[in-house]
Amino acid sequence: MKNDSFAKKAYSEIRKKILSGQILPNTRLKEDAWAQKLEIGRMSIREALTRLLGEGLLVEGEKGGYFVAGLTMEDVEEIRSLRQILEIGALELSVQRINDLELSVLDQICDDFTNMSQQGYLAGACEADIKFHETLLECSGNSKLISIYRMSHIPLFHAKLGKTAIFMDDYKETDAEHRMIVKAIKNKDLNLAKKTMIQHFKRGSTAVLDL
Amino acid sequence: MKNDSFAKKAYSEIRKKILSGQILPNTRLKEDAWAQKLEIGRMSIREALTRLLGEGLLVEGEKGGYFVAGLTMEDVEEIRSLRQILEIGALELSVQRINDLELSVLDQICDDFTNMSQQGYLAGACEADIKFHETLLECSGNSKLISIYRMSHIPLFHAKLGKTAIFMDDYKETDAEHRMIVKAIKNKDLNLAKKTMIQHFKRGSTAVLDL
DNA sequence: GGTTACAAAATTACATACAAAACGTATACG
DNA sequence: CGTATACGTTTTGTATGTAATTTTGTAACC
Repeated sequence: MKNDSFAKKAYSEIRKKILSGQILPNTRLKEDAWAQKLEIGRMSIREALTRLLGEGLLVEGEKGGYFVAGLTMEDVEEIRSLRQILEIGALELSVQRINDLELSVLDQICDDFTNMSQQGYLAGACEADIKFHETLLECSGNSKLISIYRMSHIPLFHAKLGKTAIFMDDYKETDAEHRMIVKAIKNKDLNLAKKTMIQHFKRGSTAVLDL
Repeated sequence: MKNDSFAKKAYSEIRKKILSGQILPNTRLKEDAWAQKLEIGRMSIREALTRLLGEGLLVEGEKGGYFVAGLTMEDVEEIRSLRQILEIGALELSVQRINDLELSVLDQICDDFTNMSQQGYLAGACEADIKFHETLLECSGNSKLISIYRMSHIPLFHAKLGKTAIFMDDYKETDAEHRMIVKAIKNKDLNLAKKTMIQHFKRGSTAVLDL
């Protein structure tokens, strides 16, 4: 962690800040400013930014310069649709190979979600929600699927959703659906799992429309 | 296209060469060598390489340096599985919104495939195959889905498959399946389209195993 | 013959320097 | 008053230099 190159440190630092919403979408990232901020040379910053450009977390301005990628309404809807495809796909793989350990992890996340949302820890519950879906992806055993999921700006999507109060309006249904999905996987009831997941996304969809 | 920066030109040049298989997987890309080759400074090359690193087309060596990402057998199987998820998902979206123009494009690609494979143009037929699947993705109308598809090393996957003679062993079945899928979409018969697509992938799977 | 030690070459990581382009602003002019 | 333009500032794009690291070649040694 310490013997990383400057460029890598800058890369992970800036990346973290973007994904955690500390740098807002469409913000311009100036090489020199960050160089001074992180006390390293401009070229290392440039390298970090170029790499993030490749990842799609940044975009280039018309006349040069790097900007944090933002999500339009269209993007949000497309990502929702994509998430559904990926997560349903993951379900199909998961029911065939999931083990008890993984199931208990999912159960634990459901419990965490319940506890935090009941106690009003909104951000915490949101994190648990994200973790639930990511864990489900991991249970598919397909590492490409996971990395695709991560590269789909889905983190940005969550960051955007997480900021909406709507998210918690129906946390009880969210909770119930999560548990229903886990139960269906336990019983190898693929159809029920898929049906519940689709319903889960459908609700999310209407919530997004209210943004 | 002409007034792009040197770094961008290097980026697209190297990218093209990797995707078209002109640079083999696991090859080390040396800054200086490329700088001389393209007659531009090392920093521009470095920028291009860093961006490709972000895209996942390159990976870093343990002790620095950039290498063309290779595909292990495991990768190939994971990508196949991922492709199936993405393309089945695309089918669901496509049947609902596809128009006559798009259908005729698909028909044309099927014809191209038939002609080229009958005349022994192996590489051409392979290209048509790739185009068929990409076009199908595009018909989903979800641009994120398409970019995900492109970012999944699926081009590398094709490059690897394209090199195998096996690919053409059963081109008649491939052709028939393509046409069946288009027909099913035309009739809004989602189930048939999915079933055929799954079968299509299943065949591909056994072919890969023989590599 | 094979292994180790060590020097030489190659390569990368980073900083600096400078040119070019974009941006902002004040001033001249209609 | 508005617009154009000239000029200084900011920011990016590219090249080059240098130190540190890695790789390679080679010769001595067991």
